[in-house]
Amino acid sequence: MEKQTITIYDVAREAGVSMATVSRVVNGNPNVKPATRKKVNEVIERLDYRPNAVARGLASKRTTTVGVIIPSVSNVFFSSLARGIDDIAVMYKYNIILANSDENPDKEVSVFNTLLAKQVDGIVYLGNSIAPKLRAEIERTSTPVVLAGTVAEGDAFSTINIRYLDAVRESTEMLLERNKKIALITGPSEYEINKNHYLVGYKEALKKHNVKFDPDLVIQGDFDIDSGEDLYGQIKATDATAAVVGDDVVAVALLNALQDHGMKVPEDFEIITSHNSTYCQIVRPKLTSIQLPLYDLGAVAMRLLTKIMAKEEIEEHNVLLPHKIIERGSTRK
Amino acid sequence: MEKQTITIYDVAREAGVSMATVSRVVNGNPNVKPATRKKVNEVIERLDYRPNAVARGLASKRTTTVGVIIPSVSNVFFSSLARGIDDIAVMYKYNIILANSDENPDKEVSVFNTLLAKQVDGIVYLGNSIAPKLRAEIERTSTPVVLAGTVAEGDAFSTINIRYLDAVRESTEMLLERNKKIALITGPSEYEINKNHYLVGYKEALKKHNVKFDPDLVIQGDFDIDSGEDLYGQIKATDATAAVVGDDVVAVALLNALQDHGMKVPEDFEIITSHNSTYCQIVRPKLTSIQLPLYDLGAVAMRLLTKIMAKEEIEEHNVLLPHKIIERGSTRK
DNA sequence: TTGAAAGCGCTAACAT
DNA sequence: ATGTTAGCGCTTTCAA
Repeated sequence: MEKQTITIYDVAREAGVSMATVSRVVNGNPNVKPATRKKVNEVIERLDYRPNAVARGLASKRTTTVGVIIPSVSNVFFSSLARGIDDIAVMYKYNIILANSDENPDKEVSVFNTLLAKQVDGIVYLGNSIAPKLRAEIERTSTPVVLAGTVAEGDAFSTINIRYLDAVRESTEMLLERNKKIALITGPSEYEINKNHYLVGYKEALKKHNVKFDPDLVIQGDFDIDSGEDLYGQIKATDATAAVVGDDVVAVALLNALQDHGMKVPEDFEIITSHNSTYCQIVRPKLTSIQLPLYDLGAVAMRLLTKIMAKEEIEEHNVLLPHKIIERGSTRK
Repeated sequence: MEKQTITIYDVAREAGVSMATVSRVVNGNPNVKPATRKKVNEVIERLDYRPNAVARGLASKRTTTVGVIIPSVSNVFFSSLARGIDDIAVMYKYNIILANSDENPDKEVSVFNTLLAKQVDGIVYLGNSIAPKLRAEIERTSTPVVLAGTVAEGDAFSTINIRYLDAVRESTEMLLERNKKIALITGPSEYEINKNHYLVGYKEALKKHNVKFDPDLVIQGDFDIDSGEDLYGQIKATDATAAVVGDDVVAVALLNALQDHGMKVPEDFEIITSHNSTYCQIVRPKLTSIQLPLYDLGAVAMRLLTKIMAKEEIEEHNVLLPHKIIERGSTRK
């Protein structure tokens, strides 16, 4: 036989008060006589009463849950963000519904709508960029949405980011001190972050140092841990002696390929990568990297969302967090 | 002004039918005349009606949401499991509430209870072991719980695991072919997995090969990426020429320390690690590793949970998945 | 300080 | 095949 669920009504009856009073006690409403509060709490304890959050959500139109759309939880880059989000969420008594999108626009729209159906109080979106389809959905809803680590043109959204462009410019300049031919290795050029941040930051650095831009040095595509040989070949075809790389795994692939071919890093070739993941510290030499405050990106995004949900005044809807460049063994001093 | 929410009642009125009929259409109940169904669907489309999952949850006592308790999302080991869980969950129309526990027993109990308050239909627990406090809570509730990748004594739970003991025995035996003194490096001995699986598997292998067990070769503790020197020192104090390591990051730390001290891997020292994470492929030499089917562990756990939630007959509550040993450069052939 | 009562938006008998 | 109706367990006016 199913265990009978204890409701607020049971507590009210046992305590000899009304449901309203029990509700007040449970919700910490101060307008309850201490004696009454004590009595009610005793009954709650005795009956082991637990408020039903679903009923509460229906009645109050607040679920104290927020949705998180993430490319994939198993991607360390985004899961660090997710951890920051959850920690702040818990701090403000929210729970997180996690939905993987694989950066597939249709899936994104689909999970976005199921999150709305579940009546989440807000949504944090994580991803490299925001597809037009999802953009339209977001603009159509009144549920607050914050984008974290996502480059989105225009001012229509609340976003948390770092100045990727500056970070890349600084990295490139650092390499320009000792190198003339510097490769830029990023993901596909369709992404705004690659097109409007990495490439532009790279070009700005060259310009500042009066180095002519050479399109052959820009290597964009879908690379992974097995792309080492491919990249080595492309690098070899130019005479690049250094590279700024947009992804740690790709940087590691390149590093290993260079070393397999007898090249010394950083003596013969310097590398600066972008995400400062554990990978950077595991390989030899350790990789110099741009440091994104991933956890903070998530934490600040969630904090901003709590403010929007509470209808507080927001001073700045597009937050930019500071970044650093961590110098390690893959660059010369 | 707030946008007026469209309810099932609005649709019913506009379509000239009752709420019940709309509900049937929305839920795919076959007892609706095709013409009626069409009419209702048109109105749903026109009004852009979206069923409120919270109301539905309250009325039906099913939320189509499951809770996932995870040590930390940002830990690749567990986030791979989480990905497997979510994929199967989506397949069965469930959503996931993700809660980080940091393997802190009090936090675990706390999140467990908030998940119950949110009326999740089931819970998947991830963690190295299960603390008595949580164990008690789980036994007290009627909400189904499945443990994935968690070693728990007794038959009280539904669990998905691999045969750690066998995997460690096989690894040790592989090393015994070429080595007499093999170190075992794991986390703290309090954890059941270290005490009852790693250590036992290790001992079984020794026994089988008539090698006397030497307690000095068992190195247990809280190691991380910076423990390399410490481990090197301990290894050096014995004359071990090989090691079975319980964690990839620790294996990498050891590998780097050995090489920093001029030792050659695998010529002077062999290593087998345990989680076959990307780390294994990133370092040089690549690490030979036990391969746990992490994604599958999560997927199978969620599949089992769906069966329990649907009150289907379960043939086996303690599933053991197959493992492999992937041979790479840190072991000799 | 407390209580009564009307919903929140939906499902699920039960009738028809 | 469709409609009626009584909840699901709680919050939230409004009154007292």
